[in-house]
Amino acid sequence: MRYLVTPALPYANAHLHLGHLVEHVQVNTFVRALRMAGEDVMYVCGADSHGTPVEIAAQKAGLPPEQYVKNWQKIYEDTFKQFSIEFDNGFGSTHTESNKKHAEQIFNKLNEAGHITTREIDQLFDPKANRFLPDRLIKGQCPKCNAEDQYGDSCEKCGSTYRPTELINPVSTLSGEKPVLKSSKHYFFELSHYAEKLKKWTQTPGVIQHEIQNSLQAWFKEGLRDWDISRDAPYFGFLIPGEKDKYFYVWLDAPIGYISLSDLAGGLDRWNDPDTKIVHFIGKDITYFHTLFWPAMLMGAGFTLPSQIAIHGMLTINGEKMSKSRGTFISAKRYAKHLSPEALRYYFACKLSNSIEDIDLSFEDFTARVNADLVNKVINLISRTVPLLHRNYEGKPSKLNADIVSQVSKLAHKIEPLYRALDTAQVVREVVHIADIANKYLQDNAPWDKNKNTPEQAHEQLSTALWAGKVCIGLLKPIIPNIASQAESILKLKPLDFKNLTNPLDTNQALEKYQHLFQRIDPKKITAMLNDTPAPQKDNSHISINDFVKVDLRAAKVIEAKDVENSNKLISVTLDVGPLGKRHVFSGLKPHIKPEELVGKMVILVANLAPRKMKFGLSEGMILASADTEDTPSLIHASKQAKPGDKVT
RNA sequence: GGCGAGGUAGCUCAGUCGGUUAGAGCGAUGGUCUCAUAAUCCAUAGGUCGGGGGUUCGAAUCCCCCCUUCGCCA
Repeated sequence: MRYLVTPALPYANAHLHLGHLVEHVQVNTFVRALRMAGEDVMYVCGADSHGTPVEIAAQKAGLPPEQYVKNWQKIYEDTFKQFSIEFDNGFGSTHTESNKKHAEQIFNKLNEAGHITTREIDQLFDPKANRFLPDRLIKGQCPKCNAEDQYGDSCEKCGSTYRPTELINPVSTLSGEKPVLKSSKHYFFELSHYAEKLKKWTQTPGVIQHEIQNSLQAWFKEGLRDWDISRDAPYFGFLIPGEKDKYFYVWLDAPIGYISLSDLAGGLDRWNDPDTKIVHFIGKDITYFHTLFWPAMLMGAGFTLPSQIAIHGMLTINGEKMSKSRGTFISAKRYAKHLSPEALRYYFACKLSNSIEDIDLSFEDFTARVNADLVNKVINLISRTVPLLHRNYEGKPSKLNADIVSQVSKLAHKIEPLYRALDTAQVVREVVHIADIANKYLQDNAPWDKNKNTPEQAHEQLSTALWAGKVCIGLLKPIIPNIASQAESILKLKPLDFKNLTNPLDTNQALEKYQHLFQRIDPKKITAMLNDTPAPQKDNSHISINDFVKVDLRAAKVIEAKDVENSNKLISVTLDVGPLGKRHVFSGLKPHIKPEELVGKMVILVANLAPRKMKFGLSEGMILASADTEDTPSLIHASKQAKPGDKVT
């Protein structure tokens, strides 16, 4: 059995963030585990490079789109490397000749078989920018609740969905012009032709998770609609064969990237081989594309269908949805600047299983899991035995305790199937359990106690515990490859795999001197990372009076102010806001003012700022200060005549 | 609004085709060891299993309603 494994292709217009890494850690761990089990695995990924957002972002950046996406491709490749993630044939792109060729071939096949139709449709068009507008580039009033400033597809206020043509007073966000309706020929893929086949395929056991099967039922029930696969120029993508100004919709050629990337890596044959398992990993947000459109395209073009679509949940941070506007958006680069990539791999592995449930990165839990389990238990087995072996036994291990070896080996054999089933949460639990057994064994026997043991007994005890540590590290190797390779060199081992990892230690060879395999996570570094946010981009264009009055500024009196421990910026402040009651906020004034000096002061509060959950608690507003740089805030006082709760206008 | 998934100790989670006093790890508290990155090991405390109603001899587990979180609605 051979494998072809892919993560989803990240869209080339922004930095990778921790949410991307959840998926990539899951896939990379899976691939490493399969390879440790001796499987033949091809592993490809690249940038999803086409579409309107890329085209417009490139324009803004003043670059040709080809160059713009190349830049991202390089950044992504470097970022992934920091997390020990490398793909066969490097990190690619969907903007390649190969992908163009495959996209055209697949399109032609579908077309020849009568699955493609064309018809005229009306769409909103920006006459000034001279282009059709995707939903997200149109704003206007919600047709249901009349909320202002809503996107063309759905309303953030009332949650209703609609067509962009239903918006009241629509405006193009590109030019500010009022869009007009314009008709144009579009290509459609008649998905309904594949309804029965898709239904059968999605219900094949093991292909997709049970929960997703349920929600797909609704789609089938409603009937599958045609899929609009063309976009009019200007567009960054591939021209449709026989057209001069119509392009493939980015979602058509993006998954075809899976094929072209494997082709470029020398693995095209894996798409036509019943003995290859194709496994796609995706987030649940793009389920539709991967469970309906994509397999239908493959069916039409005669390729092997995926054996499995492994769908994972979304990442939340400290219980909150990640979002740029709320500041909980942490890029992979920023994380790696402050904290260990290996620690994140370990933590995500702790939380991931073959489930579509969202996973939460709680920094408190993150610190606890990494320090308490990985360092204090697993790595501890190496660090508490190697130095003693050097001190008393010339660094050479002895024979092992048969009882422990059999206990541990039995548990160790459970691990490989758990990796195959994507249940790394269970892997970690089992491995930590092995470490518990070995630590207890050492503690009970106390090989350092000369009254309790003969030198031979102590030697065996130390060697057995070290061996168990080696087994643990070996079992975790797909998750923490760098720690594992350091351990391999200290113990002078050949690369560990699932077959050799329970082998006894070489009793004739002295170990290297022990050196720390990993540093504990210092909570201060987490704080430093969280504070290391780039100043929000100030937009210097004019705002309207309507924008300004949205900000509810109030005079407020400081009732209480306290230092926040472990923070070099924050003061915890309780305010009296008159009719609005009491408010609690964290304010970054520490470098400027002492908490006791704040008490009694009248300050200006942004009262309707969305409450923000911080590491230290909930902050319900913002106190205004002026500053020339971020580090020297100066408090703005309300006048003495002001009463708490007074509006600032 | 419709559909889907979730809400179990301070934290992260396991457990449910209904069945004895609901489990684990972390954290907390007390103790212990001293080989180890103040790590290990032992003990103790801690839950009306989101709320309400129902079915049942018996419900965290089944049914209904509600609250709440997340996702999808092409």
